[in-house]
Amino acid sequence: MARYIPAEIERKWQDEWEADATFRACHDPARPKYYVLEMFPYPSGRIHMGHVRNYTMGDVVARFKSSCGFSVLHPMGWDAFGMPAENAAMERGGHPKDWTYGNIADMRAQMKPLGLSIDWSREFATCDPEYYGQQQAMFIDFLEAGLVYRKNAVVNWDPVDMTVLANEQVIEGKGWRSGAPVERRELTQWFFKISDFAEELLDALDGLENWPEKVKLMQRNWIGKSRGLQMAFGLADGPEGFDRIEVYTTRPDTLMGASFLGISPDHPLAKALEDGNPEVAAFCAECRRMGTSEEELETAEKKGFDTGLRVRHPFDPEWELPVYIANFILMDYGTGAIFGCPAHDQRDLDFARKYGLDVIDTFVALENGQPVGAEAFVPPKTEKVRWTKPFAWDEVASGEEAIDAAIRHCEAQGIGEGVTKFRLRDWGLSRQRYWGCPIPVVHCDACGVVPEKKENLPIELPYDEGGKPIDFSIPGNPLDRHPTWRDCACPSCGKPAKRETDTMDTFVDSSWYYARFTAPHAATPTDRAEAEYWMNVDQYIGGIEHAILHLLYSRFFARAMQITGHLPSKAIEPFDALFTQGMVTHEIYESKGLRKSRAKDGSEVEIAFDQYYLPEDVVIAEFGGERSAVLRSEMVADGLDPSNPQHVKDYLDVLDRSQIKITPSAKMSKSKKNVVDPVSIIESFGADTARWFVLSDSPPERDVEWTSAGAEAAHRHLGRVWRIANGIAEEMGQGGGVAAYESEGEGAASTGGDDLTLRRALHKTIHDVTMGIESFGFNTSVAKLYAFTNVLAKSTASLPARREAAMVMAQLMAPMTPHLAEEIWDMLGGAGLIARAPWPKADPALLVEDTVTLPIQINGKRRSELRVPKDMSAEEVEKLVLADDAVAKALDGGAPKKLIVVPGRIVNVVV
RNA sequence: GCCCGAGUGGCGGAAUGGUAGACGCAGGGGAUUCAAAAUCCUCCGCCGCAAGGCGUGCGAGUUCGACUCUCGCCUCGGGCACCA
Repeated sequence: MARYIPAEIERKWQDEWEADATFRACHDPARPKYYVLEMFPYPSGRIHMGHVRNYTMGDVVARFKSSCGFSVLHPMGWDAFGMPAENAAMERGGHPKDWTYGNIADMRAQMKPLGLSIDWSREFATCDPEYYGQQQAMFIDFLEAGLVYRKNAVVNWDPVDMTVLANEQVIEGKGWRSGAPVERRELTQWFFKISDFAEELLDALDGLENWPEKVKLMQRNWIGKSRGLQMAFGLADGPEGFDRIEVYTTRPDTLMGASFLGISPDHPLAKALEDGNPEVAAFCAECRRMGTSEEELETAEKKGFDTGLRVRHPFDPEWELPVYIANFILMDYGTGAIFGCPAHDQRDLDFARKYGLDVIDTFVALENGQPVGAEAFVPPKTEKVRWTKPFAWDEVASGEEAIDAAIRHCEAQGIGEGVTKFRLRDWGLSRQRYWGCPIPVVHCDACGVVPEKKENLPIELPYDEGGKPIDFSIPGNPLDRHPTWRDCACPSCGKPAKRETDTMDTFVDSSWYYARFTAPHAATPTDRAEAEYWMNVDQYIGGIEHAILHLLYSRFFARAMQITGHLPSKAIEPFDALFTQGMVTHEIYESKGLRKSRAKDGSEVEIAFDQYYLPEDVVIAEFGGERSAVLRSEMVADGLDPSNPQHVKDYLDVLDRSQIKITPSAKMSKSKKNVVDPVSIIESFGADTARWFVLSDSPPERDVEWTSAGAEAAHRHLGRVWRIANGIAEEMGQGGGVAAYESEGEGAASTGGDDLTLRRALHKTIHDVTMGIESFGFNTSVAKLYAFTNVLAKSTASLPARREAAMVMAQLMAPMTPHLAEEIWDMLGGAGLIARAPWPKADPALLVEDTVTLPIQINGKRRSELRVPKDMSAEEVEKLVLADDAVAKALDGGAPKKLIVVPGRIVNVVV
């Protein structure tokens, strides 16, 4: 008996698609286009289930839209610059370029068997000089358009390795390799002027109707538009040149509750005080011994240093406030100085309690308003409160009203100015690293900073150094110590000059790749006609972790590219629709143990360790509802067969079952070894099973848990579908083969009885599956296909009706399990490739039911039901309801208090 | 710490404010088989013999009716500007 053999089927159809160039994107003005893009991968060398899920979702959309008549662009590339390549070179030797391209080749080879409808002719990697050369050209255009500038910014500095560290390389305030406490250090760096676009980037979010609300909200908060008051506090006894401190506040209404002034350790005044005061210097140095991440600053213990300086309150010259240097105040937000109002800000309150400062209430709750105790009183700004110290508004007013009045009052008094500020900072793109796109400028003693000539692009990364491979074991940036690469002629005056040795943040690479895919080998960054046809990305799919930075930077880049003529204005928002998919998770197998190690004094010690095991290395068995895991290798060593459930049970009976702990699912990660290799899944079950599984069960936006039972079930189901189709094909063979059915045409299935029942179910399925795909409800589409398979398997309809049903079902499955779908289409005599067949349409006449089951609720609980014609009037329904046994019993002779009839839906009797 | 999500049977989940638990997994029972695998049929939220009662993280509220809307909590996850 023939059976479903994915390995044969999948290879065969992938070859057919290749020969047919089915997925080659065609610039066809006669057809509407559809651009599907998944966030491109970092070439780590191995694909993981998260990739499979991401690309399968995109593939479903791409294949579906193609069937619907669109000219589809579905490309793939590699986000290939970044730290891991350099880290690998440091740890294992070799060159980042070789490592990266090797990984790309490996990953492409792992990805191809998935049968994705990708136009591989457009593939590129961001580390291709062809790509980053165009990026350099754009950088020069941006520079000329005033979108790039240089300024000082702080970095994490490892004083031992003498190198800049990424935030993730700072662990508990120490460098990951050297273990030395990290310092903040200022460097001159390149910045994109994204803050100029803050307002525009914020406003344009409203137009992104097909983006998730949560992503838009995160971006809104990130951009952080605020209206506040900028004002100055007069400084009585400041050092030379400091007679006032500029403060920005979003709560000018709480000015009367001010009890201290705080300035950033990086504030010019703090720096001036450092010079003459070792204590100040020590405190500031301590503050600088922290990483640069906001998270670290915010979670660190709040500390302040009383400078001894006093400022005068603007409303009362007699009222003096102390000036503190505080470690939680950021220099790059606002003016780097704040006034603290402890009563209405928790952080300020904690600070005030710690340093014994006043807590002055400026307002209390309307109802039983109490003075502030351990918790700051911070009601929503829209809530009315009772003011104890209003200075320009009524005693009862909301925070919002008070803020507006306070700003007007201060402006009128000449105390300050109402200003709008954004939290969004300019995008620092300089990286002091090798494996990135070189910034194409030259530093000339005579001419200053000069952009490289475009004809000299790309400025390629040097592969060797003085004829020898670059040594990555030395910390720091190899470009910085590479004389022949670094030394060059000034593009302007021709005198000896030095190249910029900073490379670009990898976010730059990923901020325009979507545009490059429209013309991947053009001699300019984009090709106008191609961009005009293909942009925008109609559906972008990726992880929620990119909700802010990558997506915001891409939106900025689209604007900058439009200004510099590289994108049409319609592409100002490059992604029409966004979908953020969840992760793939797996449970964790972990055992605690002891390991021998060497202590500092050289003696041998035993330390506890966590050992993790790969899912493929353990066998799971269940005892009375409790699941236990055992190592495969241990069973084999004891002469037992891990595939025999009885052996596993027997083995576990004599074993301490707590040896391997099964801990709940988490994102698949190498360190926890809770990973399932897509390659081995494809080898044992086939790509269609992997694809079907990642689409089923969980809604796409949520995490999906990989379970071997789930994968087996998916595989079983596909085998069942194959068998049903094969059975129909065999029946057809007995009845004269495909030709006999072709000639009979569509009328072959009869229009009544079992055939009609099957067709009704089929058309309902067409409708539901289509809706599911269109709304990213792939899991419900899968469920509807399961249900229809059950119907078809049990159907006693005529052979032509069942053939039609199986073929349409194959079409509905084609976006998800394309190989199996082609195979079924072929065995049932479908014409051409299913990938090129038009999407089936549901016949509305077959979707309507003439009678419905109306549930009857009594007091909101379902108690009975009624079978009535779909369009029966409410009055008639009421009569039937009152005659119902359950209703009569509940009414007990009385009349209902209320009777709600929702026609065609439900009835509720209130008694 | 700040910002954003998510919580439904033993498990993954379904459900335009209208029958909570579709579909799948696991589990029980049966058929087929010398036997097993595979396959097919069937049962399956919890408590209860039953009648019935209870059930969508917890606590309130709106509504004839709430998984769905509002408010307050709890737990878990994502982001926090040099991981990509």
